[in-house]
Amino acid sequence: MITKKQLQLFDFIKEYVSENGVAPTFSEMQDYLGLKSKSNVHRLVNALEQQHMLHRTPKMARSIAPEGLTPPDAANDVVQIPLYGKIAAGLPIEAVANETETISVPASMTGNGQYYALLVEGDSMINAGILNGDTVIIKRANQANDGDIVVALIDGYDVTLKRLRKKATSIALEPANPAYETRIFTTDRVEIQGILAGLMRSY
Amino acid sequence: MITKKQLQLFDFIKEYVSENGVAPTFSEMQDYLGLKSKSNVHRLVNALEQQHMLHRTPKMARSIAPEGLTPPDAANDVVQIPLYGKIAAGLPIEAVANETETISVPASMTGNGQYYALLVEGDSMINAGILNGDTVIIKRANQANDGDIVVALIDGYDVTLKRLRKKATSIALEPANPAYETRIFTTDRVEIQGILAGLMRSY
DNA sequence: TTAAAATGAGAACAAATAGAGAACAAAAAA
DNA sequence: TTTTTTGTTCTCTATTTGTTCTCATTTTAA
Repeated sequence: MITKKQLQLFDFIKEYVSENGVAPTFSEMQDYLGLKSKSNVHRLVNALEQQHMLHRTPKMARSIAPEGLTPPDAANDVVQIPLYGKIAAGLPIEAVANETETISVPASMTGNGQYYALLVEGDSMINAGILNGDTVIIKRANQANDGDIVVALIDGYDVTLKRLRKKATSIALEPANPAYETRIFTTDRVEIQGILAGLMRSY
Repeated sequence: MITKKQLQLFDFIKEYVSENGVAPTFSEMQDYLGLKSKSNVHRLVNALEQQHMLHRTPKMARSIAPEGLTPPDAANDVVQIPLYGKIAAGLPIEAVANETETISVPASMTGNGQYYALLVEGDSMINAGILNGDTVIIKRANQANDGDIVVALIDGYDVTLKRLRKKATSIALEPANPAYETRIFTTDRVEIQGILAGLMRSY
């Protein structure tokens, strides 16, 4: 975390750059801080660099560049998608689709199409590396391929995250946990609501 | 359950952070509460941390970050952290720390301190829901608690992601896969380089 | 009211950060 | 080239900040 001295120096650098177009030298920073030595200026600059508050080229005079408040690529690298809550709620996704809560996910997890997020409840997919409490990123879709992990709505009521196994006239929803059983339904009872596209977990 | 004092301190911290950009020191909190000793400030902060009202880095000055408040130095809800490559490379993290590649992660996965990302190679942690190809978010740390999943450097050479088991005079690194064996080392051979803080996966 | 929990004071200690000074290296200027 | 500026690194010291005790006091809950 940033210290008071670091913040003081950072503010000075930002102001200096916007006034002079170039960054201050180490002795100018030393003077600003009222010091009689440059050694701690060096430490402070290194600390700021490690925290990505600025970057610089070693040994090059006046090479400090304060990081913009919002890195230009960071905003583009992220998308906001709705978070529809837990996946065991027993309601179709549409039923809760008017919720306004959203989360940020890295753009690399998404692509074309519509995405939403769900909180995983339970351990039925544990052997697929999907744990209780994980946030899964789902791509909205009505169809899926055999073997995909999908959000499925059963009988218009029960929502579940399972691996899809297509049979001739039926659909099997296969958990990734030997403690749970594969459930087999006739095709008309199961509606695909999305395909697993990503997963996020916080410890 | 939160107490009156805890809430009073929490509100002060929030206000201080939004005004000054950095968190208050323990003695500043002591002054605010009108105390003549810091000991109870420490207890209050610990209590707030245990209730996930805030988090902080031990022994680091001004490292308190109230939960649900935008960190002053971070963009809205995303942070850029360096991606140091695969975790089976056989080199200490520092050895590749000059790489410039970064990825965006939701700010909710990070907090105070420094974070970096690694790509998981192998299936040794499969029963912890960590699969080959996953991206793990690691908080830089030199110590960890028993049971934490950590990035450990063995003999200054071998980097691995395992669950930490502290023994009296040794350290056990425990995989989450019965096909792998727990390895036990003397304390001086193992250096903790970070604690698992998050995970991201794309399908 | 009594017991438990929370708070306050004080002190000693540990750790991180900061400051001074100096010697040196690298880059830029003369 | 030489000179000057700027940046780097080191040791030592000082200051700030955080941690951990014990014991007393107050508040809260049963």
